[in-house]
Amino acid sequence: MTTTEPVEPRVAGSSKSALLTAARELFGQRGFEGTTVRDIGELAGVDHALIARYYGSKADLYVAALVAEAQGDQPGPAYEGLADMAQSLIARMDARGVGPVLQAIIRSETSAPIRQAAQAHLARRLVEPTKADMVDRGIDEADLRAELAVSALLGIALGRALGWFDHLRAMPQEQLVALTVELLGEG
Amino acid sequence: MTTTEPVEPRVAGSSKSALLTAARELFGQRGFEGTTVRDIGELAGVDHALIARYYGSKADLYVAALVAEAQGDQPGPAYEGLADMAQSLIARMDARGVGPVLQAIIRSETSAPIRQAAQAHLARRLVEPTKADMVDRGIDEADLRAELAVSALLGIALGRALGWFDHLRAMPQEQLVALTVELLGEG
DNA sequence: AAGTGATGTCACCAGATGGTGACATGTCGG
DNA sequence: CCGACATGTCACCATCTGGTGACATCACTT
Repeated sequence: MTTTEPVEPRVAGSSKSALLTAARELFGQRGFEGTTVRDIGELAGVDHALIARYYGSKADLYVAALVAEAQGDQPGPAYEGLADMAQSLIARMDARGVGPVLQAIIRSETSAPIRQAAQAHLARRLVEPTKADMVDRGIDEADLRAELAVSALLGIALGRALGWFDHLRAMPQEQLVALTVELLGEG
Repeated sequence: MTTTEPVEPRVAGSSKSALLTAARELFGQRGFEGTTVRDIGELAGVDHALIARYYGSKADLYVAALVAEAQGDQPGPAYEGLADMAQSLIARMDARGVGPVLQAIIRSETSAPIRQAAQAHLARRLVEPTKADMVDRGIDEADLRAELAVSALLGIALGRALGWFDHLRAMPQEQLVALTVELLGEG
């Protein structure tokens, strides 16, 4: 008797969404170039050829992952001050890693449209609220200072997620948030 | 008559150093995976096969580029406070781009030994002086705060070099340094 | 039950990539 | 001059990668 593989029932869209989930994870961990379509297919338990069928190309799948990531943010439309933003960002990266959005702005090989989409996302989600908050508090040159503060925050979050320094990586989340808020100005 | 290529005189070590120079530039701009040995060879005006001969492999050439970059810092053994550090770092990245060291810590695909070497370099060159400065000024938990401040500074520098935000990229160097020092605490 | 469209599997391709080795050519000491 | 070694050139290889298309198999409507 031949050992027959158990036949997976075919559910509409399940492979497509499995691919998207796997793509978000792998692109978020390894970036675009560092991830192969075969890796994604394997993690999703699906043949890599389906990526072309469902998403057109690897690049299109990355865009889809980017959009999915951005939409996941929608519920909480804005952060309440720097502390909240730092808390959310760090908690999220502790849980899910760097993510496709930050990978896109970190890597120079990312194609221009993808990088621009990611940059626009960051500008809207992080810089805008920060700037608005600064304007409210009557701070001068809020444009520049907001971008600077967000960049600094991203540096801290990236440094932790990528393990740049020992203490930074090992620090408990609450302490990191507290020190970050203290460093970047009390929100 | 056949058009003969002008024959390049063969100078000992010239190709080897040309490869290293090209490698520092390209690795620093595009990272390890984003750079091919053929790119390096072309920029150096040299056959890519010589990389294997002189450096063993592409990875070994990256290490050599890392070492060369680190040694280039030696002259000025340490920075005088945060302002000096920020000034030097930003000026350097404005002139030469991200560089192999930061590329190594940004990319997850970088092999462990390379990343560790780059991290050690940063710890010694940036974190240590910052920490010492903080200790001198009687600041508590200098370990954590120094790593945090350096990460924030790297975020700002990376954000500028990689063009994350419009104002950040366009800002004159002096103003950026001034605002950075103001944000991260006066050195 | 049959047929049709969606879904999945598989072999394959073309290009790029890092690396290797044979061979050619220049350089320098004797 | 000439032989030995350094340096350079070239063709080639194995592997990986994204992508394509033919074909098989399942689900669902009629």
